[in-house]
Amino acid sequence: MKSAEEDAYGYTPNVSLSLPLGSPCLPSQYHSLQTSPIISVSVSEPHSYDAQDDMRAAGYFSASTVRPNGAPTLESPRIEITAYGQFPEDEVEESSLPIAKRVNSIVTLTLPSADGYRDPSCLSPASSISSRSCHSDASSYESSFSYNYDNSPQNSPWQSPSVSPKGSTLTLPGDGCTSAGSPRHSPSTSPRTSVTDDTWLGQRGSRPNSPCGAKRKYSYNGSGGLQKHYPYSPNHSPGLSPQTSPRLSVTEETWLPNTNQYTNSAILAAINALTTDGVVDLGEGIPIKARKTSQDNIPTVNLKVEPGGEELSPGELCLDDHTSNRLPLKKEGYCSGFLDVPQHPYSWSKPKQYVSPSLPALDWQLPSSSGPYSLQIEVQPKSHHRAHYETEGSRGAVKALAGGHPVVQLHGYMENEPLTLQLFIGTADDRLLRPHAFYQVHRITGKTVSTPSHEALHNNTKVLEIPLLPENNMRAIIDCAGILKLRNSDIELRKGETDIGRKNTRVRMVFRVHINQASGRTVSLQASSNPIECSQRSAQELPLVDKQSLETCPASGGERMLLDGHNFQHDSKVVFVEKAQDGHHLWETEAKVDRDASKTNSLIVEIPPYRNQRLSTPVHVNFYVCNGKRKRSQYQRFTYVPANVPTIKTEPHDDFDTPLVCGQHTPGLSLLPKPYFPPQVMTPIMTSDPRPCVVGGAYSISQQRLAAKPSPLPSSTSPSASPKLHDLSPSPFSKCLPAAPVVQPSPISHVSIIQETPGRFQTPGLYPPSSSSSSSPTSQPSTPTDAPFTPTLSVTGAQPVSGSASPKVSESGGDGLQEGGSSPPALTVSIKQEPQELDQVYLDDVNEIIRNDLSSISVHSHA
DNA sequence: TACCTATATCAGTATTTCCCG
DNA sequence: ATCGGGAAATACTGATATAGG
Repeated sequence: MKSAEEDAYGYTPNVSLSLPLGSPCLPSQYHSLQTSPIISVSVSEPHSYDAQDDMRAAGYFSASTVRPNGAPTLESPRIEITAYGQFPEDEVEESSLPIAKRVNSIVTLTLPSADGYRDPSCLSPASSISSRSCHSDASSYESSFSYNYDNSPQNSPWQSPSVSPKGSTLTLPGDGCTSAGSPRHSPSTSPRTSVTDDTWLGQRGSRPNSPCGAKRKYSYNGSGGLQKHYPYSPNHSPGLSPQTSPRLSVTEETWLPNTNQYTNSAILAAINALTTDGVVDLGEGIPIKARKTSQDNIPTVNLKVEPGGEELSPGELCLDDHTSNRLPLKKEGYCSGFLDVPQHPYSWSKPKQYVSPSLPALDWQLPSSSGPYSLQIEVQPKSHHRAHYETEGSRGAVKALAGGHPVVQLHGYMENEPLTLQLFIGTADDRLLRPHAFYQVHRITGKTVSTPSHEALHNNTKVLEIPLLPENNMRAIIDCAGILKLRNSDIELRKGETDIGRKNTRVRMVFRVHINQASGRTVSLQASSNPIECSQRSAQELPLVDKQSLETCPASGGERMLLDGHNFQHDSKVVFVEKAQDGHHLWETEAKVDRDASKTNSLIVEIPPYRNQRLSTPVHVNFYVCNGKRKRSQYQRFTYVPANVPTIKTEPHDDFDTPLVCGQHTPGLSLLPKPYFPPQVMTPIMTSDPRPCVVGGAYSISQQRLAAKPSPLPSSTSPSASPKLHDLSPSPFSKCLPAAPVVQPSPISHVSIIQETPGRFQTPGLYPPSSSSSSSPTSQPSTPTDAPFTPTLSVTGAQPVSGSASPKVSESGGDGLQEGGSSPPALTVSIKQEPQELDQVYLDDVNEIIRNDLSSISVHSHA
């Protein structure tokens, strides 16, 4: 094994190995082999392997890389598996593989360009069609490699109309999963996890009978596996050029083979899996039980061709026809869940869109306004909308509170060119807004729908595209968007997925528009709705706070705060709590509620006095509305300030909350947002690295911000400094948008730092989820920040990769936190210290990248 | 016997699927 | 057929009990 690894790492072209009986590594047709097949694995390694990676990382994929027919390019590394054995014909399920090929016994696992391998969908054999194809990690960390399609949702050459869903039938991610994933299973030690299973998993549509296994145990990326795979970290790739992707900070996500970044290392890991025993079963992310049971059912989703041409991200083109052909036809459904776009009843003449080849990834934080433009949600959606499962019928479109539907309007746009409004379902937790892993937008059609829409896949996140027409005053009624719930098990089983679905039931509707300007730049705006509770139960029982009229109050308390929300009851209680770093309650008190003035959707609360009346610095606490045992609202944040401090939000101390509190962009809100910041969740925010964004000098602003940042600990009792959480920060990719020479002054000019909360990026093996993020099963459920999404930076399209500041830039204050957090941090940009678990080589690489990044920060604009 | 760890059990919840109007 | 509401079935969590070293 070892030698195999080494060989692989050294790009040894060929690896031969024997597989035990019933090798799980082969497609279904091999599933029942009774004799030990010999699998010859040959890796065709492109010469410029690293260069390729670099290019990918930099988002420089060119159209030339695209294989219109989905066929792999010659550059694609390949794994050829030659099995010597019989193929029980009855096992060859509906394989469309040409007979010749089956007889050949040669399985050519064409490793797609890194994108294909990175494509999460290729990594989530356990995912249902929708789940995987719905992979919402359309994030920068992911896109650090898969930048291109990430950012070019509509104009990317990847998404040529020629690449229709139908056309991609043979090149679905699911297929990719199959082929790519197959080798990951140790043939010798995981007899039960046959490739067939994996294959099927990727195609199945029904839940695993019992996804328990590793589920929620966060063992998918088990430490064992981690260590084992470190050697394959891309970071070790000599050719990895830091400059090519400033955002390509090396994080677990980046270099763990279990993650979405299928680079050469992933390929090697796959080979390794073939040659290694089950200890490092790369398929470990999939509970055996789940794998076994996943064969059942199949999604009934069919691929349909969207008139306008469906868009597929490169990741979805990850497989060659051969591979897909070998797979059972049913796998089609694997991704079809997202390709299932009914014939559009409307004539979808897609408005001429931004021409930028690089649009911001879906997890990038964008402002709602820039210059004259302002994207506003005129009518907010209801705070509750029961999402439907794939197994259910649609539950209709998201409604507005007062009836009707949400309305979005772009202000300040005077051109005659129609634009496209994008809509996707984003998260509503405390972390940066990003596509929600467990929910997808669902296109509603029917006679009740007046707004035409068009579904597209952007890096596996469903995006609804709605025309914004000048004749409609650039206003759109969103009556065509429902919300689809994906099974937690499907999503959680995905490689690289660190979020959990349990109690993670809040979402936001995220709207985006990209405005091309004469200068060639593209202005991207984003507005996100108030949080929407999508579960059934919660919607009916749990109190929900939408807004709070006060965010701060002197320690003496006594002020009255108006809470707007839902499910308030006559006996609802409002409890203020303060927790210590370890989560212990330091203080808890019930606030007085003005019962008479309270209604089911509003509560008048008298702020209770803080336990310590002599505050010297603001203290962040939380409060929640409680309707009884287990019926609590999410934590809301509240800050007690020294008596002489005005009860307004003070910038410096709120730095920790920057990601979501830095601005109020939801029009029409008279009340302050009500961010949820349970202690456990606040911490990662506070301790995560602020990533300066290079947007019109944002970096310098960031610096200033850093410099201005006071002690991260508002008070010694702040619940936010959790050493345990701090080491989560090796992650972040800078999700900044590319720099542009000219950036329209954003209303939130001060918001330039993107603070990434690491939970999503963390590696369970390294950072126990229990202490890491809101995703933690032990942490407050999802703890969404209800604050309407606050764009964090102004965007002007450009080459996304180039300008980002180093994601690894950290303020030493973070470390200070880690060490106790009481002393004011040295406000300098420093190389973040990584956990000891990381090997030195890795750290060296990271540091090198950081240095390069810092020195190469510049402003870019695309032609 | 005290302590620690692993495992089993159970009540309470959350999720997912089904049914029905 | 689509929407929505309700609820049963199932899965999961966390606390506690028990057994074994």
